[in-house]
Amino acid sequence: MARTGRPRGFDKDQTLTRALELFWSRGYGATSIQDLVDALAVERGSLYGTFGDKRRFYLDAVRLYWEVYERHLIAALDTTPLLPALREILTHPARLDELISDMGVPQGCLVGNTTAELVPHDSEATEVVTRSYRRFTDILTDALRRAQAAGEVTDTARPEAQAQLLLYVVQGLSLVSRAGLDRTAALAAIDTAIDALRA
Amino acid sequence: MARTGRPRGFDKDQTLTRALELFWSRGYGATSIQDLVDALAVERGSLYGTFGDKRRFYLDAVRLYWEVYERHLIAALDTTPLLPALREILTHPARLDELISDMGVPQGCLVGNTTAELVPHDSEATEVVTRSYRRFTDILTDALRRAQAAGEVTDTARPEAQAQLLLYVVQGLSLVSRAGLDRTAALAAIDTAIDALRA
DNA sequence: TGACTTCTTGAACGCCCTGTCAAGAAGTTG
DNA sequence: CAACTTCTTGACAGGGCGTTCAAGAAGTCA
Repeated sequence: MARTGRPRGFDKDQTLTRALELFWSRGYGATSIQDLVDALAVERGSLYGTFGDKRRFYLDAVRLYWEVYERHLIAALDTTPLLPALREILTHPARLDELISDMGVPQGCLVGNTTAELVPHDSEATEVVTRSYRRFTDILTDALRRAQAAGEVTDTARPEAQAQLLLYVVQGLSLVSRAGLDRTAALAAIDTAIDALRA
Repeated sequence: MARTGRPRGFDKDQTLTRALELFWSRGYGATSIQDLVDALAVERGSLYGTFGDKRRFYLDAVRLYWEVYERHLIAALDTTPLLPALREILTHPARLDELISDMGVPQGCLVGNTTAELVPHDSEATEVVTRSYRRFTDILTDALRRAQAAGEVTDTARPEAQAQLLLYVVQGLSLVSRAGLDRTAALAAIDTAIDALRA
């Protein structure tokens, strides 16, 4: 059953990606529909017809953000040894180079930003955020468990606890980075965290 | 020169504190002046006359939040040994029991929330946030340096790096807590962080 | 070609938001 | 008591917001 009717005049995925960039840099509340219309070169009606209302649009962008991030996370962790990969993950908070080209100032993590702005009073946002955090710790727990078994990572703590701590570090780093990044201090802190994991 | 004219019909500090609670739970954008009027039982004109516009009101609340937090931080760290105090600080993110009575769900750290919502596009907010982070790391660096000298904390990393990492952990924990706190997992992560500091 | 479906356009709607202001109330000072 | 100052009240203005909608444009299908 082929689709009939006038075809869409813009690329849906690409538009969502650009909206994501805008939401990422300005946040949900500070990004108006008019801002999106101007930046995306798509009229209001088309945006509403394609993406629904603003909240749904935003949450779709967050979900896309997390999907891309998770893909990179899994790919990065699928290496041995683990610690250099972990350092890479911590060093580039929310690195989405493929998706977001030519990003300037660090914007933090969109999931973390959503947590601060929409959680807990928006239940759907809370669900998206909670699931993302859970996925992060699950993925890291697996990787840390393997690395502990291989003798690379210390087993003085359970991998679950190490993963949870790494979630805090990544989110804290992403957040604080928004206020201006002192790269030297940040790198020293990251290396301290990584060294603490070494067996 | 005594003040003349009709005296204010409400307590300024107390009103700012209650506004702080509201801003803390709902964020800047989602808290309207009308919300404040309803919750504070102070009319719009009086709020504007006393606190200036909404942004100034909010930033004053953030400054108050930080002042109270910093006082508690310094008091908590002025003990030996340091690590139990650090655990206390991490365990109760943004503990302001004196100021905020009967708080329910964790709201995160107001400075962190401000970072996500107003930084970097609001320069005054950026300044407040940056100064707060700087104060935090300075205070912790001093404490860690003393504890290293006393042989309590490991000197395998510089105290500046340890302090920066603790800032990330506190902010990450505060943020993630907004989305629902698993106390067991959080405590395990905190203990992992504290153990890593032990000499 | 003509019927049908979908997308585009941009004007318009209604709401709520921040911020203002004039009139009255409640104090202090001489 | 009279003059003065400050605070309170609540209506009001102006703007921007999210959202809708009718008319037209651009395709597909028979």
